[in-house]
Amino acid sequence: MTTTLHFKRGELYSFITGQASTAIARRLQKKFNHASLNLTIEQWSVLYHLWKTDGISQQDLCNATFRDKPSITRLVDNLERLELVKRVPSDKDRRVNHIFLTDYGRSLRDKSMSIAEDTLNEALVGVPADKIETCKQVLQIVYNNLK
Amino acid sequence: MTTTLHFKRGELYSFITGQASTAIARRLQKKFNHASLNLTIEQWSVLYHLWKTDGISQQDLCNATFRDKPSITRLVDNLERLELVKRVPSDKDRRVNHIFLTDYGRSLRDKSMSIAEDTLNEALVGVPADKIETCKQVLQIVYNNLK
DNA sequence: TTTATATAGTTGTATAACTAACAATTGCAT
DNA sequence: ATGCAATTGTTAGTTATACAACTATATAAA
Repeated sequence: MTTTLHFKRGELYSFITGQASTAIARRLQKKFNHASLNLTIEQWSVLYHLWKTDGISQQDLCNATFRDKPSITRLVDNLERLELVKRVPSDKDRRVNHIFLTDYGRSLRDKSMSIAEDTLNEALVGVPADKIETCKQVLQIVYNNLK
Repeated sequence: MTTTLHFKRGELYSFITGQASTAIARRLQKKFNHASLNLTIEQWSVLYHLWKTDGISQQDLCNATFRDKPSITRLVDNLERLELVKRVPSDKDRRVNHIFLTDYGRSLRDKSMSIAEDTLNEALVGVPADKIETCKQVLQIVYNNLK
C-alpha cells in the first residue's frame, strides 16, 4: 500500500485544460457584456487588486495576478486607454510606476463584484459547501506545489 | 437556515482566474520545452483527442476541446504547418474536413502523455486521493452548470 | 424546383499570454 | 568613485481566444 498517485489517463485532461475555470470566465465575460460593462476578465482581475490596494506598482500587480511583466504592461496600457487607471511615476524610485484608479475605475467595483459573485453562485449550484471547501483546499495546494 | 451559497468576497478570485490550472499548464509547457517537444499545451490538447479518435472533423474537435470554430481552424493550421496533422476533405459532405494524424503526430503521444502524468502528479503532491476525487466531482458539476 | 434555413469552415479584428531582448535606474562591492 | 548585478518596466514576435461577418455546402419546406 502506497500513497503515490498515478493519475489514470483520461482523467487528466480537464484538470490540465482548466475547463471549469474557462467556463466560469466565459460566463462572467458574457454577464459583463450583457451589463454593458466594457471590461475583459483580465482587466477586471487587475482592477480587483487595485480596489483592494490602490496605487501599487506594476511589479506588485504581476505578483498579485500571477502574470509576467509584459502582460501587465499591456493590461495597464489598455486600462489607461479606457481611462480606468493612471500610471504615476514614483518619486522615490524612478523605475517604478504606481497605478491609481480613476473615479471611473473606482465606480465599476460594486457592480462588477456583484456580477462575479452571481456567476460563482451559478457555477456552484448543487455543490455542498463542504465539497467546495475541499476543492478550494486542493486547488490551493496545487498552486503552492507549482508556483 | 438556508442552503443558498453566498460566496464571500476574497474567496472568488482564484476560482474565476483559474490560478491552479494556469499553474499546471505553465509547468507542463516548461516540461515540454525542456524535453524539446515543440508543442503548445493547446496543440497538445487537440492531439490528445486525435490520439483517442483519429480522423474526426474540426467541429468534433470544437466540441471535444471546448473551443470555437475559429480557434480550431487556427490550431489545425499550425498543427498542419508543424506536419503533425493533415486536413482531408470528406467524401460524403464537402463542407467537412477530417483531421488525421501524421506518423510524426502519432509518435509524440507516449512521451507527451507521460510528461503530462508526471506534471499532474507533481501538482497533487500532498493531496489525499479522496480529496482529489471530490475536487474532480466539483469541477465537473461546475462545468455542467455552465457549459 | 425554388427558397429558406442550418451547418462547416475561414477570415478579420481586438485582447491577451509567453519568450527574449532591451533601457533605465538602483544598489552594492570593491 | 567605478563597475557589476539586480530590479522595473517596455518592445518585438509568435501563438491563442472571442466575436462578427463571410463562403460554401447540405437539408428541408413551399
